[in-house]
Amino acid sequence: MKTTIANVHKHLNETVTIGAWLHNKRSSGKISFLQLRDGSGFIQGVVAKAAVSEEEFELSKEISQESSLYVTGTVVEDSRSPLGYELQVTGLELIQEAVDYPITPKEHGTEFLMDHRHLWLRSKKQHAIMKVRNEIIRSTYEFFNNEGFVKIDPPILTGASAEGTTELFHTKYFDEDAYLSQSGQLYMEAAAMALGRVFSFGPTFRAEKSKTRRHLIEFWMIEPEMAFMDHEESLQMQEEYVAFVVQSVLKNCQVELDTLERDRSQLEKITAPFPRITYTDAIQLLKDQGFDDIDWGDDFGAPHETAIAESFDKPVFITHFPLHIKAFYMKPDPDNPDVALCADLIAPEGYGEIIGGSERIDDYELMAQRYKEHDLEGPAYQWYLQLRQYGSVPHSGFGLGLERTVAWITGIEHIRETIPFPRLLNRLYP
RNA sequence: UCCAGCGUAGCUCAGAGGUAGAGCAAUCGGCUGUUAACCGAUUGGUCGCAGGUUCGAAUCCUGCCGCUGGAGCCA
Repeated sequence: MKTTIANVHKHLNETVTIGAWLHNKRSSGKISFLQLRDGSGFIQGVVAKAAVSEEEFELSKEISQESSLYVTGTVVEDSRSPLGYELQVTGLELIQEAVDYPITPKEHGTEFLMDHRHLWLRSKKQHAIMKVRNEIIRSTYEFFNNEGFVKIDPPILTGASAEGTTELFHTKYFDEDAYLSQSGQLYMEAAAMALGRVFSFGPTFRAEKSKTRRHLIEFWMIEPEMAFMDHEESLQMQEEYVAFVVQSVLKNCQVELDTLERDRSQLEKITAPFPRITYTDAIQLLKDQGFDDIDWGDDFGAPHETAIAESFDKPVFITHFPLHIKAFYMKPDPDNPDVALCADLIAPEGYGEIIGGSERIDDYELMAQRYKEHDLEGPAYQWYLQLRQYGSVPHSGFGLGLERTVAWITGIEHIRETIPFPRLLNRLYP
């Protein structure tokens, strides 16, 4: 019967057929070892000359990397296999012979692999990263569903920017100007006033000329927005959410974490609550560590963020940033109007900011004043101002960058491997 | 945009004024427990592009193009 590699454990000592690609092979005169993959996992097929026809044994020795085939064999336990099982092959049927597959089992450079991203995804490490990414997405939906959130999809084509701080991709919308969304947040605030607790999951676009291991031009964000929630309650939701995702990956992606050689003890520590430090204390911490290139009122650079993160072994919230370096919609702290009720969550091990969030301004007069200060007047934002006019309530929200989170949890060096087809400063192919 | 480094075989790299090299891949052969298998043989080149210096340039110089790492910007 036909099955998948992920399900062979249900067919111990039975004969099964698997549709697969040849990942690699080793052969000697009378026995061949086929490393097979079918998308669900990897398994070794052992072809003994005596167990198959002469034609099939010849095929097992000659078959090329990434050729597709149907493999029939008996599932047996084997302690030498990472999966715990291997296939004693009794039949081989070639579907298509792959000629000169470019990605060999040896080393390759970054540019070459990126040019062959459509094929690179087949390799073991990339396969593992995509499985972890999927588990992060799956557990995100599980967490927010459990907390009574409704998934809401904000538009990708917008008439104006949410924050005005970043470079947008411009396009034509018939006779009007339009921009690709850099954040769904303003729309999510409208949705929260309709449905209470909402979250979005979708792509965002930033035309920044950033060229670092932490930046993508197109990246995916998870943006929850919660009515009747203040800043402190939002922080609790954030730490519980992130801890839930990490623990879900630990539980459901053990083979993948092993493939990625991820140090699990680093992830096992990730439980709520997370440490918090105010912006003002973080500046002092940096000065105590010898940084003399930053003063109160400056935003953090990458080395600053990393230094703060390394002072903790869990993700750390940096709270209460100066109002003027943050977005116009953030609510000032009633106890100190120079700072905002906001927080960035910095991942450990130098992976940088993974969440930015705040309580939002709910007072109509103050929001109207911010509009003037930030020169945001005009029809594009009228609807957003109206949210403060008709039953305004305290509310908070945050945005989590999926790819940075995947990079942190998988422990990989560069964000370009966390998304199937990365859009980078100089890359739109494949 | 700025700083630094790199462009040589399909891939990863060595060669630093004097005959273009290795490992892997590919092709042929050998091997019954391999784990990036191993062993033997064969094939494979516009040395990124353009100009210059020199008897002679992959090698030195200039410009351009491309890539990588970092900074800034940003999440």
